[in-house]
Amino acid sequence: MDKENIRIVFMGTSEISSYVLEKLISNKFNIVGVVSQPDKEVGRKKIITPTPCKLIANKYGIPCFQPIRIKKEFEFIKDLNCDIIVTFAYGQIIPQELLDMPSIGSINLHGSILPKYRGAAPVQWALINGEIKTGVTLMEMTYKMDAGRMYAKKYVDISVEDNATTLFEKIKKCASDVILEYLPLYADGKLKGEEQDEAKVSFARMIKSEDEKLSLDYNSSTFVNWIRGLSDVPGGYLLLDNQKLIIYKAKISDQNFSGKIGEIVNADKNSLTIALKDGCVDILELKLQGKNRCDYKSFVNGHKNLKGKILS
RNA sequence: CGCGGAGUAGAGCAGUCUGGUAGCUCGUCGGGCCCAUAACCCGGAGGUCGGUGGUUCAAAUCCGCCCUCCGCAA
Repeated sequence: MDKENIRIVFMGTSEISSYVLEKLISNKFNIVGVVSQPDKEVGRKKIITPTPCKLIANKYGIPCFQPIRIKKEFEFIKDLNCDIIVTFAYGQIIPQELLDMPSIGSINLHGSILPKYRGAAPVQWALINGEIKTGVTLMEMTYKMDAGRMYAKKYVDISVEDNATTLFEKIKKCASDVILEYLPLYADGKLKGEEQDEAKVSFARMIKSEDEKLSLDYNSSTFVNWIRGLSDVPGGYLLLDNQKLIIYKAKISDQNFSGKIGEIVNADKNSLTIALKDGCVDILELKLQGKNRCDYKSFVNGHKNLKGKILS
């Protein structure tokens, strides 16, 4: 089947979904409709901000639907007479009746190599758990989250320099490669797929606001991995003199100062180092509540008497 | 008008309460020392103190309004 003749509905919300959406459009796939989360109030000023996917839909004149509850509000998709629904980071559970609507089927791009890391935050959890590779899985959508047959997988390497921002960049490029390559094959029924091994399933739950408070009980590598998984947004933090100190970038220290857990054991032009139970961590980029993000040298420069303070 | 913090040299900060010549550290530039250096020493450049109106002999500082950034709440 020529891809121009396949009627596709794309469901997505975030920036990474919008990247994939635009790739599909520029590669001549026939997107007949976009479904995205409702526009939300953003920031202190509560400015109503359109989702990135909506912006792409508008740019290309594709109708965009933003139901508050897709579970109850999806009849409009019938009128689109679509053949395939493609979802990527949409953000709502899609009812079975809607999944069954397209003539060919409904598929999802997921930011991990399934069956590992089913759920809302696979990219973050891969970093937090210190994985050295992850990837994208193209799969059948079922009502049970991320549990359907797997049609294609593509791996990406995770470097020690990666954080959530950079890994999302890799994942979105990988996801667009996967969908551009496999969508035509799927449409022609050439992908037989593979069941997920339920014994190997793991979950990547949503990151909660409590998770942003870094724990001093972590060992140094876990501590650094949490920072990688939380950066650049929302960022993990500790408290310094009861003020939020967001840490964007850190690494396991080469040096081994002795000190109490959470103590700033060095603060000079060479490093800003805190002690943990199994070693030390150098803080590289940070932001104090009310201030701007800066590197550790600038921070140390303007804040005297840091050494010996205890972070909590 | 949701609550709070902040805006001073390229960067991070002090000075504001108590008005009186613009300050610290880092960076940068020049010089010196050294086998050498991101180390050390000497010197220089760089700021209409977020904007605007007011009070005053005099405003970074006190008062009014506005803009921007950040944390919280949503």
